[in-house]
Amino acid sequence: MMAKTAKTSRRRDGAEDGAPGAHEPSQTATETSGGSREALIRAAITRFGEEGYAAASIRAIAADAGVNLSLISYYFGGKQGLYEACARDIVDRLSAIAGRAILPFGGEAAELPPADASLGVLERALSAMVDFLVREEASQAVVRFIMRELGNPGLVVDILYDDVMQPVHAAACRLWAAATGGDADSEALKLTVFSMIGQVVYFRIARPVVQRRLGWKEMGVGEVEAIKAAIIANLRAAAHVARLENETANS
Amino acid sequence: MMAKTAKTSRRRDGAEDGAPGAHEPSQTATETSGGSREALIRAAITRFGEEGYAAASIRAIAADAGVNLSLISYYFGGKQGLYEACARDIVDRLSAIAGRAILPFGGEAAELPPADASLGVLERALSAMVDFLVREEASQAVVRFIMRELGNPGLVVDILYDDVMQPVHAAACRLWAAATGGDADSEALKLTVFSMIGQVVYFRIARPVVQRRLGWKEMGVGEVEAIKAAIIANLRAAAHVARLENETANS
DNA sequence: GACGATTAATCAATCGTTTGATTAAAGTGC
DNA sequence: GCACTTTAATCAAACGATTGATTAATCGTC
Repeated sequence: MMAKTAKTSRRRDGAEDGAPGAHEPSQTATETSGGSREALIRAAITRFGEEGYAAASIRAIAADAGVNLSLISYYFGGKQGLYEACARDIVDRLSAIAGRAILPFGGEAAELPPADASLGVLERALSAMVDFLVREEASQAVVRFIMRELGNPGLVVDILYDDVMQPVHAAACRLWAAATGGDADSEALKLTVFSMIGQVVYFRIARPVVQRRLGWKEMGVGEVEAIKAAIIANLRAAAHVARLENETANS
Repeated sequence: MMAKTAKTSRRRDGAEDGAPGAHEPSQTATETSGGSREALIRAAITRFGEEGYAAASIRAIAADAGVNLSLISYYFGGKQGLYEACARDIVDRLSAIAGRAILPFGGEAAELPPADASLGVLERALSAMVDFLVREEASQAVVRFIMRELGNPGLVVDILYDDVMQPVHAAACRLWAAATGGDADSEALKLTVFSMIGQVVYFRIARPVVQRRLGWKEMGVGEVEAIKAAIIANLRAAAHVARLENETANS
């Protein structure tokens, strides 16, 4: 999917690039209209996330949104444009979440907290990630949307990386360095931080497997807390060992 | 996808269930034929894995396999049947790999090695997982095939769980328990083992992100070794802490 | 009445499936 | 051993359904 863009490139108006041929109605206030644009994006994220790009039909999306089929071409120039609008919407929302979750504490300009407090910030960040990824049912479509994109590297992954993943991971590395006395730019430290994030992501992907293995009929508060406990225990163990190693190395 | 089976169920021969309407030619030796069946499955795993069920067209699969379109209906009863045959093939292969990789050491009937040796077995198993998932290019389609299935729980996930995931995870839990002195059936231990596996899986999923963040142009031997080192360090740290906790608790 | 928003109707292309014919090999009766 | 039937394997062609896209007309509002 997303292989070729504008296969025939026949447009009725000489629109410039960006959103080719898409009528962008009153970019300031979409209050006037019935919100068809937003309804389409919301329905499309769900459909694209659950079924994938090819399997999701624009007829089903339009039906879910309660609008006419042609409005997809009208607002987004076609299925491809709608998909890209969904990606932009997701990136914006995730970027906003990250901007107020971890960047204030470990961001580029942020003043790093003392060692023990840094570990606390990381623990709370991981905990919030588990809540969002594993618990919240609404995140499922978004997560699967992103997961699929990661498999097809392209413009969406580029933006997602630059606006969300890179800043968040860099902030987590700085916090980890502050907590363990390591070098935030070292390869080993970056990989360790990736490992910690990876544990959380895995519990979303393999959720059905985990539930079956643990005999969990649902993923309620208690179950999510158990997952958090396991992940945070690993975080503390790894940080503890890393701190010991850095102390002996610096003496 | 995979919603309804045999929507109309009109068949020319009164075939029983299982592979509905599919002619299973001489189950003993397919040597006689040109191997069209196997070629189709091989091509289909790649297409289904890379593009997903809906996006992969049976015309493209048949072209890749170098056989006629109709042979899909002939051998598998249709696209759905071909997909299920792919799933069965993947499960069989993975089951065979697991059967000789970890089950001999931590399986139900296996005699568990002593504590320190158990940790070594786990380390080698994780290392092998990284080699297969992260390094080997051929595993990409298989991994994505499974990942997609996990999102659509169904018969395939059931078989995959019973034949591969459950036995492997249970064996890893027994080895972990032997290494740390914990209870192999406890909820916390199971989650910890899942976390360790999750790290490996994540490095496959987020591979493009990891490569970009680390500035890696390729995923060669050196890069994979760095990933292994990070994961095994986490394994040892978690095991070390767990062992300490179990020792103090049993005194 | 001008214009943005929305609609029904229609288009060509592609989808998975089915059909009928063809080939080659394996039986089968005499 | 030869003529005939049967069966498995393969193919090209076509079918109906669905897809994304487009057109022209209609609605609603300022």
